[in-house]
Amino acid sequence: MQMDKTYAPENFEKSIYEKWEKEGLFKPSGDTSKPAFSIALPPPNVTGSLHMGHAFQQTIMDTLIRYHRMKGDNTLWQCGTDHAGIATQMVVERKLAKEENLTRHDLGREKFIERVWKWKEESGGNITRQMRRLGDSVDWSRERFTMDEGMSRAVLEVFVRLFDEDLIYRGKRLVNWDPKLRTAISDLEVENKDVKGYLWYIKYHFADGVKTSDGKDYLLVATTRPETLLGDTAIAVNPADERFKSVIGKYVILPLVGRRIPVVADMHADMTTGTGCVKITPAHDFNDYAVGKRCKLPMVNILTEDAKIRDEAEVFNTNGEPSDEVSKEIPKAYRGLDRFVARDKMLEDLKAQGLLDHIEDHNLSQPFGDRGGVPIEPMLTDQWYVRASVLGKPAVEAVKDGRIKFVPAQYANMYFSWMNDLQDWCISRQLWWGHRIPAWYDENGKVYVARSEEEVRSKYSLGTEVKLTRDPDVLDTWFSSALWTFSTLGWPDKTPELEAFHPTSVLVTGFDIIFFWVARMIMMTMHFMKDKDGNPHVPFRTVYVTGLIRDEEGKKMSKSKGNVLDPLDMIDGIDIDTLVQKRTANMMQPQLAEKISKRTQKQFPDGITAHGTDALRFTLCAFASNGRDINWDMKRLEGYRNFCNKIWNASRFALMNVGQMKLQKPQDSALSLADRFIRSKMHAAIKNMTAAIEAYRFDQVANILYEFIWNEYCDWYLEFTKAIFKDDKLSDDQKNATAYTLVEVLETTMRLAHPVMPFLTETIWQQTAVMLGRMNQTGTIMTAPYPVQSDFAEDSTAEADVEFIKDFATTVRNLRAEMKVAPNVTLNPMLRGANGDEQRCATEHFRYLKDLANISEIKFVDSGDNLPPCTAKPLRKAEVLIEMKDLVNKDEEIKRLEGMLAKIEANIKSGEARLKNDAFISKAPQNIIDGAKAQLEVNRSQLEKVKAQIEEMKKL
RNA sequence: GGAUGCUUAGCUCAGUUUGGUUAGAGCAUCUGCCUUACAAGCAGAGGGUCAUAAGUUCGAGUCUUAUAGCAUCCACCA
Repeated sequence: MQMDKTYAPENFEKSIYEKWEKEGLFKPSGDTSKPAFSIALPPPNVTGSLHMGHAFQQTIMDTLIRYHRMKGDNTLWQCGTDHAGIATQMVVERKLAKEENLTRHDLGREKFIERVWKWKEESGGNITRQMRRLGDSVDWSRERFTMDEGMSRAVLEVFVRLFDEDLIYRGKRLVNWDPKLRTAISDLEVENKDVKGYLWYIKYHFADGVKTSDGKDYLLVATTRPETLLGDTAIAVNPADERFKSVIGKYVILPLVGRRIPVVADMHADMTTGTGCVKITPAHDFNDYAVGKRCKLPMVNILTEDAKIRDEAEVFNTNGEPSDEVSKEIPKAYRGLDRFVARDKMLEDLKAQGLLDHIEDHNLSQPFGDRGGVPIEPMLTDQWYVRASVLGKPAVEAVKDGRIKFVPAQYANMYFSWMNDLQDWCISRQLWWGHRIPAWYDENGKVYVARSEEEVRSKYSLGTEVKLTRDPDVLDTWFSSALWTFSTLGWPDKTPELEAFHPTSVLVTGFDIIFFWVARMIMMTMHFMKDKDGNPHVPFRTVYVTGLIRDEEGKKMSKSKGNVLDPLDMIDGIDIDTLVQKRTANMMQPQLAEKISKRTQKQFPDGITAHGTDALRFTLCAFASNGRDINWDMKRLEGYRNFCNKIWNASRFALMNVGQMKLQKPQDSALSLADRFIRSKMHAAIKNMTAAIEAYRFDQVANILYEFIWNEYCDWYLEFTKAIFKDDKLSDDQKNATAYTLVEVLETTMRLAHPVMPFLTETIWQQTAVMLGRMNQTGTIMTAPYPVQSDFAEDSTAEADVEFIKDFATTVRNLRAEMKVAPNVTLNPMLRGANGDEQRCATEHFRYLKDLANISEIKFVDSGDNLPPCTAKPLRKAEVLIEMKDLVNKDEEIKRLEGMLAKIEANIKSGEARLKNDAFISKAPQNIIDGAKAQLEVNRSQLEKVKAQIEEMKKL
């Protein structure tokens, strides 16, 4: 068996994955007598590519999946991609504009959708390629896409049923309108940004010669959005405001327009803010809309879909029906102007007419569309809504009573705070790419909802003479993703997969989509999925919430910052030129390219070297603590790549030493101290590992593996075995016992680590399993049993003995380093004042100490013995001495000892103080008191020794 | 305005639920080693008033309160 000298993951990772996939190992076992474990992958955008956040979450999912698969559970990882309505449509539109100088309208709806499908086919493989490279053991045979036939059927079914149950309705309401994308968006897609703006104070003169109580013939109104003045239908004052009581019910003249609008009383007007008078524009402001409803005001829409001033306003009564209550006329000067151009023009005109009283600076937070990036506009439009408040109640209950658990738990609060004030969910989008709404209108505008036009006609008894037109809108992307856990398993059909795998076990996702996705999934699933007793199914029992992965400086990774790291580049490496090119290609703001290029060159002068999938996955696990954001650190990745190399070389050692031997399962009696020690540590590692995975503490998972493999197995156990293998006095049985343990612990460790590091462990396991006769039928670690702690005996005696050996070796090494004795000089240390057990241990296990400390013998001496000049270091209550001869600088030695003395004295002082304290003695638990006493005793005995040593030095 | 989280070594972070001797890890730094598994390594070393203040307690990194700074979410903004 030949292994390369250095860990080279690129040599085996890809081929191993291909083999796994080809052999169908990612599919569920189908054994329904075993517990089921399932995860639905949050579907990434089909045309996108994976970023670090995906890699992070998928590593955690794959770790859980592989763990449960090895445990024998019937395990399914359901994967798929999302059509990502707006995002995908935008990408294709941009491409179209750039390459062919066309808009989607030039192509028409059908042709455009064809183009999107084509783009999906071209780029859709990107994500799945990346997932394969990450080692994700998803069941590819069940891969789904939110717009494929099955998913679309589920969407249709859900929409129609909700409509029939009056949980979906259509209505004219004020929505967040994105003028760039020309579609409605939901509240969640609005991002508020702080911007510097102004408050413009505008005079609205009274009609009919009215005056305020203090004699003014106008009301002064402050506004941040003067252009909406064209749609004003009232001025509101607070009913309790003495300043304006007398003018309530009177009229003012709308500046620039000349329309009469009433002064109304409404609580919305805050006496202490602004001038106390608020202009009311029900069609363009959410608060004003509410005021309009209360005061029965008409609504005047002045904007087009792309936020230009209309040629003629749309006027509705307070119920949203078309109306002639007020004039539709818009002053000629502003017609067709962009909203912000119109603003400037109007301010100019107001100023010219003396109606602009004054201007103040004002910081406001302005709503922007999260995709389009332009300020959104509240607009009065017809949209479809889900009655989220109704669906939300059981969804809140499920988290409250623990049917769904959030990890970390504090995210449940975030969930509650949003759910408790749930607004109806606007689900219609004026896009082309998505699930088209299954609603048809007759010529009178009456709406019919069914699964198809055919079904509409039969359901509502409409003859062929009735002309039906389908609603042009599509559904919010999140509508279909909300059905993900059950629609992917075949709903609305009753499939065996639904039966076996729903509810899913755990959802792993970022906190940023708790509202977008998690909450809506809970609502939809609980409404549609019921068990045989009619109790709602939750979509998943646990939500594991991850933090964001940020760059080294804690900044969010984004294309425009040019700090994005592609997980695949860390796996396979990338040269600097390609990296720069990648970071600066297709920029929305090309002017940033140069800066990004410079920064990238500085940060990665030689590009990024390959680290392999396992190292990346291990790093991601090590970072996964407590759902906090993570600042990415290349050094960590390097460190864990080195760890992979360490494992690699440990197995090389094992193979080189026992490769030729025929291994037999040893009798317990043949096990050496070293064997018993590492087996006991193995026991603990398995125990802790299992607990950590079950608790979703992947950072602990990583640390347990690291600590066990590097600090116990490699640093100590491997060194012990060297002594055993070369000891001629030991029998073949004894050597076999060590060889067997060496390989068995390695083999077990590979299984233990496999969920995190699938490739490296597979490679090494293949070899070790054969040696132990443990190769399973499928010939892969993937289906080997996960280790159980009972396979390895706990042995506290062995651990204690090894602890002493470690301490002894460390003490000698310490002395050696401090005295500057070269490592290749063999020493003859003395052990003074050791108790019987320590003497036994040192004698019995001298073979280990000999090599570890490079010594030829240990002489036991007593404090009364007359010794040559020595240097010494305390070891527990005893001390290790080394004859000084010519190897020491006396003054330095005294200095070292005095330093030690000071430390010990301080410890004694604080220990004594504690034990003198009556309160401590009477109140602290006995074991703490005993511990303190024992420690004090050790310190005192060490103090004596060090003092004596100093005296001795001084005599020289 | 409401809420949450964070502040521990030069850097990145564990440890706080359940208080207990001298607070840990990786990286970085320093010293010595190419010792036949591994220089992507080995053996050692230095480095922390646990953000600040007060309190509870025999005892506080850990519990309470206040303050400061950072971050995030929600709401509002005439």
